[in-house]
Amino acid sequence: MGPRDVVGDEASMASGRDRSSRGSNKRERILSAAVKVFARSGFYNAKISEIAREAGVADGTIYLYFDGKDNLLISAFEDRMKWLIERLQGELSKLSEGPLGQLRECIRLHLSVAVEDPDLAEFITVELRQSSKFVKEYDNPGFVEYLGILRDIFVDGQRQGVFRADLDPRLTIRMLFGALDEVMLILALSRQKVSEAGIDHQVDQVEKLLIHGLLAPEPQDEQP
Amino acid sequence: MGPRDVVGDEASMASGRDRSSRGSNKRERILSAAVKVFARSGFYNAKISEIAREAGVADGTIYLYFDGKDNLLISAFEDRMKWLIERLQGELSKLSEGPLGQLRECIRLHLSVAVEDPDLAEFITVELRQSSKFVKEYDNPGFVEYLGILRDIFVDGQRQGVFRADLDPRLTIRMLFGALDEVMLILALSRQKVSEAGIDHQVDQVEKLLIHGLLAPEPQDEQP
DNA sequence: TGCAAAACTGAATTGTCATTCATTTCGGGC
DNA sequence: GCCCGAAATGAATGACAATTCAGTTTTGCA
Repeated sequence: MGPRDVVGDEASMASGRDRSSRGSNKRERILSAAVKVFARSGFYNAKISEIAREAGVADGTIYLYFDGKDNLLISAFEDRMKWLIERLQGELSKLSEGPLGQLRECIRLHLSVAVEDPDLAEFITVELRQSSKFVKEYDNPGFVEYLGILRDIFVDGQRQGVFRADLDPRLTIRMLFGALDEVMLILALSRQKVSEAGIDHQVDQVEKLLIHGLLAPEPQDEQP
Repeated sequence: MGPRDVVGDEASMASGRDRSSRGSNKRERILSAAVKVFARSGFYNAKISEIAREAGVADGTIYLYFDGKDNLLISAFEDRMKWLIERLQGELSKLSEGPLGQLRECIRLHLSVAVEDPDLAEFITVELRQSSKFVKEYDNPGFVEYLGILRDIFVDGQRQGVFRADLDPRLTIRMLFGALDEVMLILALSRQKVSEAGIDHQVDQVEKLLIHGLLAPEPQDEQP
């Protein structure tokens, strides 16, 4: 085990603040630092030396684990998306409800990231749009997979007649994601301690809008 | 020739200095070039010299009109938002319909930007998220005003009982914007010639989702 | 304990632009 | 035609930060 040996066995030194660098959890330490610094400064203003300091390693060490700044960004993004996807799938699997309940769970999980880990939320939200790195030249498998999960739930719901059949799944999912992403950004930026109650409110609002729509429920007859 | 119609053939005058453009439209030429280049490369990868070439001026000239690269970005953004807001208000003013119709118009206009001027759409969408420049340190008056217009329409609709009263205007508008923004990005990036028919479809889909929600209409009685 | 290899370090190197400013060109008043 | 201030130019400057690598420390092993 060592630098560049790919695939670390994280989890060993869980959360202990071990001063010695021996734990060989360096890769993960660097990734964490990168998420934090990229979130704070944005990709282009983030300095490798700052990430190094945050991770408690020398500048050069980062290059033993990653190919360069670009590669570090992509690695961090993919790593975190992988974690998010696994968590989402875990939650979904212990859910007996239909598509509607699953969609609700997606909304809840997505937003809860903003509260549990604002750095991560901000990182995902902001870096995803850095066109040159993400939207254009780079495929973004993690992001595509995440959208795929949402898409499958929606299509499933359409088959079961729960969701409107006249909505294009691709477009619908992007709108859904766009709305979620925006709310997540707001939550993450206003780093007030949003309690669980607080987030319940946001989840509720998102559900109301996306599932039931903007229109007021008709009460039989019209009102002026 | 309005700002919107720029068809720069100035690229061809590399050696022969054409001063016939004395008309002092340099400022606008630079802004157009900036939008184009920022959209193509993103703020940090855009080179001043590239913007200068695109505008048909020397590098130094840009500094006669703008305070620096940052200021150029902000000027371009504000200028275009101003244009967008004026156009939106113009369209809304010649509309006799209520809040629902107004909201529809907002959706239509927002998305049509992606078709009419993909550079502008991409510029707005991508640069808006460049955290350090926009989301954090800079107030972004144009963007705030744009959201304000949407908000007013929504609140108005709530008062009239057209829109759900249990939705928080601020959050709702952000979700609406997030969804629109995402669709605009998709349209702008896939620069296929999306005909007017094409965009009608997208507008229709956005309306269906945001106004009526995801749920399939109850079998009993409901109208489209 | 001693030794070779692996891991790590951080100062020096290097390339990249944003910005400046000495020089040139312009336009119009005489 | 000639002159002057304003406008424009673009090569030179300088700052900055990613990356490298020669030297140092640690590790694993006999």
